[in-house]
Amino acid sequence: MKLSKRGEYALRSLIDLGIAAELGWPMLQITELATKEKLPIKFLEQIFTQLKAAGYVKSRRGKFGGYSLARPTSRIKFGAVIRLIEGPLAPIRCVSQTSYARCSCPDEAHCGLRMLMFDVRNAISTVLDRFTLADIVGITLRKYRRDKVTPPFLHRSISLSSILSTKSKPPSRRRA
Amino acid sequence: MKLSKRGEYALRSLIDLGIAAELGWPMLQITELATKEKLPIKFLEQIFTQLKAAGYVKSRRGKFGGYSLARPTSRIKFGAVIRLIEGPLAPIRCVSQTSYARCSCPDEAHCGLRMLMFDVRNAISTVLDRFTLADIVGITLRKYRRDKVTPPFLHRSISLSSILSTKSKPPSRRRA
DNA sequence: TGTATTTCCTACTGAAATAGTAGGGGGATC
DNA sequence: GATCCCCCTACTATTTCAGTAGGAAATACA
Repeated sequence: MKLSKRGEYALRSLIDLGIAAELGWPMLQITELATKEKLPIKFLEQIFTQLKAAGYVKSRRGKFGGYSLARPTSRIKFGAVIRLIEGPLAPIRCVSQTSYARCSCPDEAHCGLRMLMFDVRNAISTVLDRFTLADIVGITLRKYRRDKVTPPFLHRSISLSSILSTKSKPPSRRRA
Repeated sequence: MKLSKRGEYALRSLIDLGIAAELGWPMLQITELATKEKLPIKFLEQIFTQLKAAGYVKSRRGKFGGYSLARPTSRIKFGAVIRLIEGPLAPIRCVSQTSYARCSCPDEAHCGLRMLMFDVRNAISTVLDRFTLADIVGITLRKYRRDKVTPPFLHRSISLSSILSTKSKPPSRRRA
């Protein structure tokens, strides 16, 4: 029932990207993401090529390049991202909706384990296939505002007041 | 979110043991279990030493020995068994109730990923910490009876009628 | 045109987990 | 004493995990 580091990093980064976008800063660099969350840069790079290939993010190369979300946050479901990175949600393949495979037991219709795991799969899916990136970004931002905390990875460039007021544009992309 | 073979075999075997016990046949041999479910014998042996050490089954050695459940089926929860074999239910340690560990993110209280995984953990736990072996055994037996199917691993020694009538004693342990 | 920056692409690697095998010890039963 | 079956230790092949390493190609700017 474990989430791999690869999956963890992917989700963390997408959430960060979502938060940044919501605050009017749609593009972030791998290095920024990696520094903020203390992740290995080269590993994150690999993960992003996968996310890009699957159409979750788009990129711009060269100076002042970076990654941004390729779709609205409300259309990115966690279930789909996790399936991409980790494979099926189901604990065993014979209860997977998206990639069913027969298992070893002789009689699926009367398999107790299968009944149990069917419920587990549905329980997981109920959470992960319902929540979108928009949901989590929204909740996180509300929490930040309520507790008057600055989203960490924006420290260097956005003032506290600009975050606490609703959705002000950050300064131009070119740094001081 | 995967269940390992080790976990799968453990659960299958416990369920079989529960069904057999419910039908008045409390003790089964590794070889019987392995044959029925087509599992590697030596591997199953290892799994049972673990189950025994944790107090889920007890054993008798020598001829006509075998394994039987060490507690009533109603007091064996799937969550606990899976935690034994696979480790914590939670996808990431920072949302585990039974073996919490801090994760890399700087601010747990505002971590979006953590909120999401917290829900996933609870969803899984709601299923696995609620259902007992008795539940699954009961459901399975009702299905067997309704569909008039003989529980597979009892073919060789119990007649259909003895199963369909409520809880008749099987013949003495000594085979023909 | 040249330099710095950043994504893109391929290949490699050390460590751990997974799914078993192999071989024999020793108690129980007949 | 033969057989059956649990018990125990050690070993192994394969795959997955979690990265490293090194450079090519694109972009911005001077």
